[in-house]
Amino acid sequence: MPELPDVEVIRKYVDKTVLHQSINKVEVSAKDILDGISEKHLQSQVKEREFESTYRHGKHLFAKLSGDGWVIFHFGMTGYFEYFKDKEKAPKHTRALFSFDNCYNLAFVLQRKLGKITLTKDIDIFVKKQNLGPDALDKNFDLEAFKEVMQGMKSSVKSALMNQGHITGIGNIYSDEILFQTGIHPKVKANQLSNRDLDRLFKAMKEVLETAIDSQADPAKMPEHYLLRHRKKGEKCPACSGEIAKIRISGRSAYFCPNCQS
DNA sequence: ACATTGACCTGAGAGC
DNA sequence: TGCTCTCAGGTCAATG
Repeated sequence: MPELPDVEVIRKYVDKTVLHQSINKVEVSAKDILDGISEKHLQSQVKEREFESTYRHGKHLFAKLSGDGWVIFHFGMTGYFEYFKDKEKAPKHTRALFSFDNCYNLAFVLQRKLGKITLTKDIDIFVKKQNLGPDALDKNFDLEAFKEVMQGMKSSVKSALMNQGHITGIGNIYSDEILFQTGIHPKVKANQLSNRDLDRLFKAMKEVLETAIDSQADPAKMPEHYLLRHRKKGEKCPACSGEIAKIRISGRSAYFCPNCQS
């Protein structure tokens, strides 16, 4: 789930549920999801504070605490939030639970424990420390910057799009979608793309991510011509009705249409 | 320095 | 039904 569009949808969910409510406590049931902080420290930082606002950089979600600092959430491959009242009804795989004075709770749910919670005083410092590139939807990340990044990479274009150190936010699903919409084969080397390809790739990157957000990151709500709705081996390509193929690139499954993407 | 692989977790779904 | 095997939207350390 949690690539850039999914995290943006989660961010909006947080905005309309838990902002400006006093945090009663946080309980962490899987300590290994805490990244470099102790449960005690997290507790002391959030107790009797509020989440004031949110910010997203790539796949990371930042929740600003009243007073000072940010709580950072990373959702791994399976993470999401659920806001609910009855504590007995906490979702399975709840790894951390924030309780608020209004008797509601926010569950940080991870089936696989690949997500993280940590703290930072400053987003820029965190982004730098993690070696994260610019957010894929950042207005300042323009065509020129995009071309420079892609021309400097010898890996496949799919791996290049997923490399968080150069562009942050795109994962396995959306890299496939962006390449499908551009008609580029995922194994083509990034630094061998033509100028025209790069123009189209950049445009598709922004469009696909924005469209996905507008669709609440729900494939069923996305345009019919999106690969996401047919991302399965043997399914029919929405453009040419040929068969969707599956190959392995850098250890990940890549779905594409051999006919449309050459 | 860069790119690719394996390990990390847990469960769902496929195949027998 | 039950067992085993493979795979899953991410990242990091180790390897080439």
